[in-house]
Amino acid sequence: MEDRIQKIKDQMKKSSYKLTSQREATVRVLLENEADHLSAEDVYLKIKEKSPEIGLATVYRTLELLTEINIVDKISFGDGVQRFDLRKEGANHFHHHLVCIKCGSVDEIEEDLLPEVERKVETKYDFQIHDHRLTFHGICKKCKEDDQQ
Amino acid sequence: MEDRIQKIKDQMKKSSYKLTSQREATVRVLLENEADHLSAEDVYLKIKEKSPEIGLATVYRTLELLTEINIVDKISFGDGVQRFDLRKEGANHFHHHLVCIKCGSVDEIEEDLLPEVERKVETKYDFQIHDHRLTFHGICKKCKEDDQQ
DNA sequence: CTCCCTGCAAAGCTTTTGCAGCCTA
DNA sequence: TAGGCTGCAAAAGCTTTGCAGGGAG
Repeated sequence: MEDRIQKIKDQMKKSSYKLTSQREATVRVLLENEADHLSAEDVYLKIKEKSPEIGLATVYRTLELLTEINIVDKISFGDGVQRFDLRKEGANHFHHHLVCIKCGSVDEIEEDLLPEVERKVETKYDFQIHDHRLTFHGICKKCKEDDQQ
Repeated sequence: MEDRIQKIKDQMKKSSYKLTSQREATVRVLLENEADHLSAEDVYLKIKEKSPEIGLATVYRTLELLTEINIVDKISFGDGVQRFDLRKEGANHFHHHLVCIKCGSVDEIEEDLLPEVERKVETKYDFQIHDHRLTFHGICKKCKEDDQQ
């Protein structure tokens, strides 16, 4: 935990951003809720529990900044809210998502399923891929089991 | 063109929605701009050229309705605006997108690149896939060529 | 001392909703 | 004539911006 924070701090410093307490608090909330896909407001509320004086605008600005230096990825699941996802340590691609259309849960697939597909796209469509967004919509394991009862 | 409109009309009728002139105008704009990825406002402005009395709210309601009966797919490329894409005739999946991070252009890949990946996800993660969203971010052919000069 | 950063409030956008009137079946 | 549909305007989010104050280097 602490070493991941340290790495992120280093990366921010390298990009010549200051390591303010508000920014560190934001990073901590993201780390503590890595499995979730928090919106800016979610992050704001969680930070507020410990640091009530923080402003929502600062959270937005920090998340934007973290996106810019590739520490988090922005994603939207179509509910009109941007969500922020920590990039996995050492990951060189944005992980995939499974969105359940029944219960709304969002799971992650960290394994990169796309290298072959990407090779194909790069040659066939002459497009140099930097990143991807892959989301499956369907019925999750739990809802499938509930249905069968 | 006319026969595709007819098919869409049939589908709306089948879902017991009325075929008002405003709805037909919306469908026509989508068909005439199939290569683009229009936002609700884009559609609204294009309809207004021919039918100035239409309201923006109606456009939103119509697009929502068309999404519901699977005539269009909603997608967001992260600029905070929902865009609407006609589902290709006979397509049983939502086509993929190539978003250029330099010029902002959005191209489509109609070929379904994911069947193998989906089979893997369904068995390995026990998730029943209904649909997908796949977008690649990178440098398009044109920008790549421009760079090399 | 300078410049970056922050909090607050206001503004900006996109999208949704309430409502009265209209049209059609 | 009942119900769905529409236009307008207002409301409701989410996100960004302006600004003055504050703090770190």
